[in-house]
Amino acid sequence: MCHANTLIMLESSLYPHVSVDCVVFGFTGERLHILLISRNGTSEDGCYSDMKLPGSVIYENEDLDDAAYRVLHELTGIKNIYLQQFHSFGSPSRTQNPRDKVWLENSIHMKIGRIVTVGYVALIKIGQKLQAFSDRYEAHWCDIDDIGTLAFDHNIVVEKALAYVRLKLIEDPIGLYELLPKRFTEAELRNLHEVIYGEKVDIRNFHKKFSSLPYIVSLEEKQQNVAHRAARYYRFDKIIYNQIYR
Amino acid sequence: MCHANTLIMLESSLYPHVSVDCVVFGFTGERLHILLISRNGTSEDGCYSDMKLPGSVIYENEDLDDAAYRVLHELTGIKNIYLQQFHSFGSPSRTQNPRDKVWLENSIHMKIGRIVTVGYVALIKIGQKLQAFSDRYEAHWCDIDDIGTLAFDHNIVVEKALAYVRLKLIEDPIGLYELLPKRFTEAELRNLHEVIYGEKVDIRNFHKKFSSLPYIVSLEEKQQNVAHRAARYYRFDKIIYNQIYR
DNA sequence: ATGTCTTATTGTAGATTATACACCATCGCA
DNA sequence: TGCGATGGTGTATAATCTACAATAAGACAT
Repeated sequence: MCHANTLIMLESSLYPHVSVDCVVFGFTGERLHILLISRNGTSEDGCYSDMKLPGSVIYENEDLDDAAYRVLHELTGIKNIYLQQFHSFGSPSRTQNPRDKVWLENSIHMKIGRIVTVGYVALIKIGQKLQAFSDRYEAHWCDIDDIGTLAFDHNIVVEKALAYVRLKLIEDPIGLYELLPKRFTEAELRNLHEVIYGEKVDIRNFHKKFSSLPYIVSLEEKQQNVAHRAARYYRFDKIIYNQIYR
Repeated sequence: MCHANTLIMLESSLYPHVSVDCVVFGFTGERLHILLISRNGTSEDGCYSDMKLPGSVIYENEDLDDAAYRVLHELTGIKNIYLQQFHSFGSPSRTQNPRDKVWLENSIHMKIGRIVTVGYVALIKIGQKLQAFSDRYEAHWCDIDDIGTLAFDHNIVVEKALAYVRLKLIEDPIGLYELLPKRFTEAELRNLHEVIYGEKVDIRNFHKKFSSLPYIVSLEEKQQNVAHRAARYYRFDKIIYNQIYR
């Protein structure tokens, strides 16, 4: 076999690998959450446990978008959501942390020099059952303000995703409604605006705009068992929305 | 050597290659232009000559941004501009056109299965001397409405770049001023708006906003040798702009 | 010199949208 | 029954957007 293995090693570190990473945002009605995979391993400094974005290398004959949907499904069980590509990350140093290098070699079974990753973002109603496919890949919803230091450059990826969402919602606010459950209160939507844009909005001015939107329809139901006046529920009407804006 | 070459071939088509492509927009005062490289080659159906975006595969240890600057400089001589990443393209079919496959093998000297490319966009004052580095890589400014069918999926890349520019200019119009020469008339800026957004703007309403911008300063000079009343020149004052918006 | 052609330059009125701001209602619970 | 917490609502002012047309300046042809 004459060094065939050595050759393969050389090759696989010479050419960049391409991966996709998914930043999936969810919303509880109060706080913004993000879907992370817990990662356990050992490195020079002993055992560790930390978090990473759901992501993986793409297949040989797979489109980037397809890879993102596949990976998200494989790692979390999530299907039927819109993923949007927002940025690619290719710094040679992004896979140079020793902990990350060891983890990559163990999980991809290959020596890897660098990985260019393509970032995808989704807004999703929180609370879908998350399917855990193995003990190593366990998906969790984490409060965005409490994610600590993630694997690779994933903190940067998350920041960039948030910036993209803010910009993108200017041209089409429909993404916001993906972040809410079927029925929601006005305050929940107001909270969502505040966590995404990072600033308080005026309650009465918000109400004025909210109540003028024809595609927000009011339901009969109200909150129950709350220690204050119960708020009315609303729903987002996609049909009316599409009639107006598509 | 026992099939070592075969192995290399397998490897290089197994792992995706990563390239960058640059969409560089320029503006004459009337029409939007884009920087393209002419490509000559032969394929099954004889000689051909067509155009492609300036782009190339990245080096082993090169950041994506660095690669974009390097490639643009190598192919066109352009330096010192802002390039912004806007989207990545990775469809397996994007490198399957026979003409493109042959061209790739000749220019990269390697059999390549697929290339994931990262798109960069820049707005640049037109008219900088373009440096031609070889007979095969000759850079030209082409009218955006007259670029025909480009190599690979580059027509799609250009479309996406334009959409990105439109969106991006909402949050920061400074990019627009990169597209204009040092001194420009109000009509030139108005034309630029019209070609970028693809619709007529009201002359007087535009003037009202234009003349209220503190960072647009009027010069004494006027147009010369025009067959009508000469228009006044203005310039963009970066210092005033930064004082207000940074 | 005069007229014609082409583009430059400028304002106003009305509609729409954004902002600032405070009080009463309702419900659970002690 | 009263307190604590959140829900729900209007008005006045400022700022911005929209629609719209007549005169000015220079080049050129006669």
